[in-house]
Amino acid sequence: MAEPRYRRRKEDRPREITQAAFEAFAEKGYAATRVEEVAKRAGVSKGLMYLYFRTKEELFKSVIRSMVVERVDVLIGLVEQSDLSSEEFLRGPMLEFMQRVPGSPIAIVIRLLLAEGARHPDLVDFYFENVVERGLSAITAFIERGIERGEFRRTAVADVPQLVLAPMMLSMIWRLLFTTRSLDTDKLIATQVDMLIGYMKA
Amino acid sequence: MAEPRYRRRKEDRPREITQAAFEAFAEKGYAATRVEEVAKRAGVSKGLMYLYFRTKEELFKSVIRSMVVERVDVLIGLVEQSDLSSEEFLRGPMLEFMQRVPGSPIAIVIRLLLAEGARHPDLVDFYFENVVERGLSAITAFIERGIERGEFRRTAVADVPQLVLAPMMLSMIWRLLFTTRSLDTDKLIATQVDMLIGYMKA
DNA sequence: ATAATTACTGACCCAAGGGTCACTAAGGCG
DNA sequence: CGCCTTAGTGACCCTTGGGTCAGTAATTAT
Repeated sequence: MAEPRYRRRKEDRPREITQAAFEAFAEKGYAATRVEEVAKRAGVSKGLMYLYFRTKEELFKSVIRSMVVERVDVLIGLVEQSDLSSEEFLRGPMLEFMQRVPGSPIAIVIRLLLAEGARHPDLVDFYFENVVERGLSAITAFIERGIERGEFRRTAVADVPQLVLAPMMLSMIWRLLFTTRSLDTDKLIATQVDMLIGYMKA
Repeated sequence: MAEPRYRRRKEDRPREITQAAFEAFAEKGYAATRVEEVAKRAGVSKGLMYLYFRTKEELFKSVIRSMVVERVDVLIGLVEQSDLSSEEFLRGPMLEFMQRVPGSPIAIVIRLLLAEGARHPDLVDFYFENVVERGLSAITAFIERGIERGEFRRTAVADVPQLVLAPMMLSMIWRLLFTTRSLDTDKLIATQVDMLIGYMKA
């Protein structure tokens, strides 16, 4: 018996701490979250935090990075693999993807970035290059493919692919701010898709 | 000579302090802004701050409130006074309004609310009731008027007027986060207007 | 003038919380 | 089984910054 007071788990600690930090930051924001609070959530002493992360800021960066990695790859994969028509793709997988994002951790990352981003320009750059830029490229590629196939005509949407995502962004913000006030985000996004197809269709 | 060390200006102080606080919060965010820093900007001692605002939090609330008052009234006024056709109105005053917002202080208020809103639910409520709700009502009223006049057909846009504002929101977020990365926000918003008209036109 | 009032100052207080470090004990090795 | 390395602890240090308050001087009343 006599369980050991702790286990040495060098491998898992960073991920566990980062995960705990994400949850804490999500609830209280960066500034209002205490390092000790994160330690408690991770089942770890405060001192250990500083063994794996030099400062609270480093911990923050780790959180953002960890949340970013795969998400966009999903979208890119969807576009590349699909053998649907452009319209079917927009109304199917693309719509579903956009409807899922506002409730996902991505929304929280956006909030953290908005709140703290001004003082972490390198982080913002990282996020931009790995998420925004790649995501928008995927959408542009999709639209261009539609044009080449003769399914779409050439419109300004190809120049501002952000237009496709705008209602998704608004939904994210809405949910983050006005949790109590209802908004049919699915309908919002679906209507945009409807409009886009009507607008772009050859 | 012998200018007095200070003037007593009971009337102007609150506004001056609130303005200084807005600028400071805009630059550094709420948590990272020191009360003394705001005092310095307002040309006032730290002690005086607490004569006009009981806590830093009260100061924050005052900032949000002061930025909110008139803005929406502009939009409402535009809708009510205009004698243009619905399409002309969308392409004219409405478009111009939406293109101006992303560079205005409203954007900064949104960031502050996003960052700190979770811990100030009463503020979020205040903002929602005085800005969001009234703004959306104005847009809904505009669309309904268009339908009555026979200029628009009835579409889902009447149920989710947020759709009109979505690209404006995205532009705000983009500018706040990615100041260095360019985005033609005017084109983004104008294209949405174009799409909306095509979609709603009777 | 002088007194009374109060807007305003700035030195100070003190809790909070980021970061440190001397020590402890888990686990691997000969 | 004892020794060594190092993951892990938690009490402590010290700066930061929100908030206070005794005193000061600008203004108003008398």
